[in-house]
Amino acid sequence: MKRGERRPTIIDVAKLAEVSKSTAARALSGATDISEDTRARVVKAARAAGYERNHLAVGMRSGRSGMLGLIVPDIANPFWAEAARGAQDRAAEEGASLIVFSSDWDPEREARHVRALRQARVEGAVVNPISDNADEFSRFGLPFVLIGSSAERFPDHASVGSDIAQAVRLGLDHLVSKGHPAPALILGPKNRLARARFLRTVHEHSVARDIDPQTLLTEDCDYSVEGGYAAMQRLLERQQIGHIAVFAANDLMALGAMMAVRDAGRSCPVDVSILGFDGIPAGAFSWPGLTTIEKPARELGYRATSELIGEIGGRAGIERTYLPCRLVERGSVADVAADRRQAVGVR
Amino acid sequence: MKRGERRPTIIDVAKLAEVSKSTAARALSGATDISEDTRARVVKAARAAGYERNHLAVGMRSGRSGMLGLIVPDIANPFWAEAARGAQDRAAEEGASLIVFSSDWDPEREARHVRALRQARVEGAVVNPISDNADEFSRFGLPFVLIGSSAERFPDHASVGSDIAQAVRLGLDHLVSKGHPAPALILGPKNRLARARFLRTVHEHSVARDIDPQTLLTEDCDYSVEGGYAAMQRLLERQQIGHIAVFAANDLMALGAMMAVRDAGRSCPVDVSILGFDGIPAGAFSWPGLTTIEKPARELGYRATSELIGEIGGRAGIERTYLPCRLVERGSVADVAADRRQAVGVR
DNA sequence: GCGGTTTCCGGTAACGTTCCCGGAAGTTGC
DNA sequence: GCAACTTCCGGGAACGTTACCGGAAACCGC
Repeated sequence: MKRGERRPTIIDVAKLAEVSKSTAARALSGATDISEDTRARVVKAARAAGYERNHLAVGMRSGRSGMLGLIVPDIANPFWAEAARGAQDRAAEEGASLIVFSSDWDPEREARHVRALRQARVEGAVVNPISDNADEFSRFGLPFVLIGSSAERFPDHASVGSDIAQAVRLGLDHLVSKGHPAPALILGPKNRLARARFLRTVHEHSVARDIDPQTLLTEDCDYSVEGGYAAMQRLLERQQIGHIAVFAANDLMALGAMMAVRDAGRSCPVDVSILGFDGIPAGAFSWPGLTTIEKPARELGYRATSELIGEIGGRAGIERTYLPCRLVERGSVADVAADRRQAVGVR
Repeated sequence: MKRGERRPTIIDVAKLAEVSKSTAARALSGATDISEDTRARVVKAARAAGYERNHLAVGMRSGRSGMLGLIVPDIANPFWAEAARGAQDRAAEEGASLIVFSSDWDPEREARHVRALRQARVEGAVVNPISDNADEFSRFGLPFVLIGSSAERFPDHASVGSDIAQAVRLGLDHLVSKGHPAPALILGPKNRLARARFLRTVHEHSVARDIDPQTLLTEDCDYSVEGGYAAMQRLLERQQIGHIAVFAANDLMALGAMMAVRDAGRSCPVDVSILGFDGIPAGAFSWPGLTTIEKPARELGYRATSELIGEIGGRAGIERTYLPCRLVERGSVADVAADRRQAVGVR
């Protein structure tokens, strides 16, 4: 078919097959009320005409557009790209198309994208919400599923996130097993909910092991490499002797911390152990490789979309899912316990 | 608006504003043929009713769906995620929605996605084509722009790629200026077009500097970290003395090579200099940081979408754009020239 | 005050599809 | 051989919007 030529409609197909358009529609949509040879004739005619069903018209008539929406902070961010991939895979299974937007952590852009999705008549959306007020979303008027760590702000909606509590426990257990019972913490910004949950879980875990949470060193920063770098500098300042173990709340800060250690003339993992959180690909290429807790980003996107499809299909009741994370050992955490065992002659 | 409630149409707005639906449509679509106070009344009514234009209906009637398509090999790949972001930004400027698909380097999946885009009645698409035969695309029936390095296969279509020749020159000039006039090359698979162009440009540049291209060591591999690792092992085997300079055809292979050097007990950049090609984020976190040629991924997506929008708008004539790349110096290339200058007492 | 122009608005027909309804055959049961 | 039922198909309406056309005012110049 050339550019600009009129695309064949179901009426063209009907004429070619010498049936009415109702019959043609029945044949093409897999309905039952039709004889086998008529269907074959229509299908053949459709192929001959190069017919392709117009989804806009289908959407208008049936109210089902066959499109889903996805709003993430930044599609160029590896974590969200991976989540988008999961969402895409699930949508493709359903034969749906996915419209993707990046909000850039800007509530105003987010609102624009929500409006665009509504106007495009998507059947639902997976969203990592930026806006603090649920207003824009409660007025969403169509099913949506939250993805990521902001589910608390919208208590009456389905959500899929990673199990932060389990992840923190996993990390602390690993640190303890390597001989670091009381790691320093590099945390995210004070106003983020994820920070509070992270800190709370660390505290709970410490108490369970008879460690006073108040003795843990903490540094706040802003989830960036530069932030982690500065935080680590401050930590090195505060504790100048002995091995330091650090649990960073994301991988970028962990990598920044690693650079700070190196620039200070110290060594990771000899002088400083670093444990990250996220599982971004870059962690595999640092030296030493970054030991980290990996969030199942793709699975997150996949499951959130599954949940969304279920809701669109009319399944009642909202579900809150928290997926488990995985420890990836690479080399940035020293086994001080082993050294100690060797030193005292234990085995 | 609650879930399940009927969405207000332009007719509801018209009733509320006590005008005909034609008038309401005129008021809302910014046409001229309407008085100012009528328009104001309609706009107010629309806001009161919570009206949002149904893009499906608009698309049906006007033939313009307001949607664009994007097909990349893998949205989870950082390079393509970045390109997707550029495309998204340009689309958003136009008020268009972007449907994103991943082809997974699979022609059959690609064909399915193309069909889905056609059925969704996108107005055009940006595609990094996998399929070798132009068939599926020549039958595309709507404007599309190629993105990436496969433009040669479709000589009569608009395309936006990076300027490989300029990039290779940039890299070689850098290596030469640091005292590496004849680097070893780690290349991609033999059947890829990009490989041939890369090699050809290196040869031209060498000849221009009186170097016999045949003397350059080359290793083939498959664009992966593991491939780069193995290729570097072979290079270390082949040349056991002196400083080795390596120009890898992508960053993943370069990072693999760096790991091989370390595992062999040698040092980058002391014993081996490595120059990458792509500019992926992970290169910033390796140790040493990877010096590389950065492709303008986001700009690629942005420009390709611009070109597409132009074509949709009816601009005649196809354009082939090659964007320049940028050298990012980090620390994986040693300045042997400086050492030599010092050694002979020059300054 | 009258023809001509401008301004503004309403009615109607499309766009391509699906759904509902009714009717024409063919089939079955007795 | 007739009623009841099944199978299959066509006609028409509807989804929400915009484009086109025609007409009613209002305005202008003389």
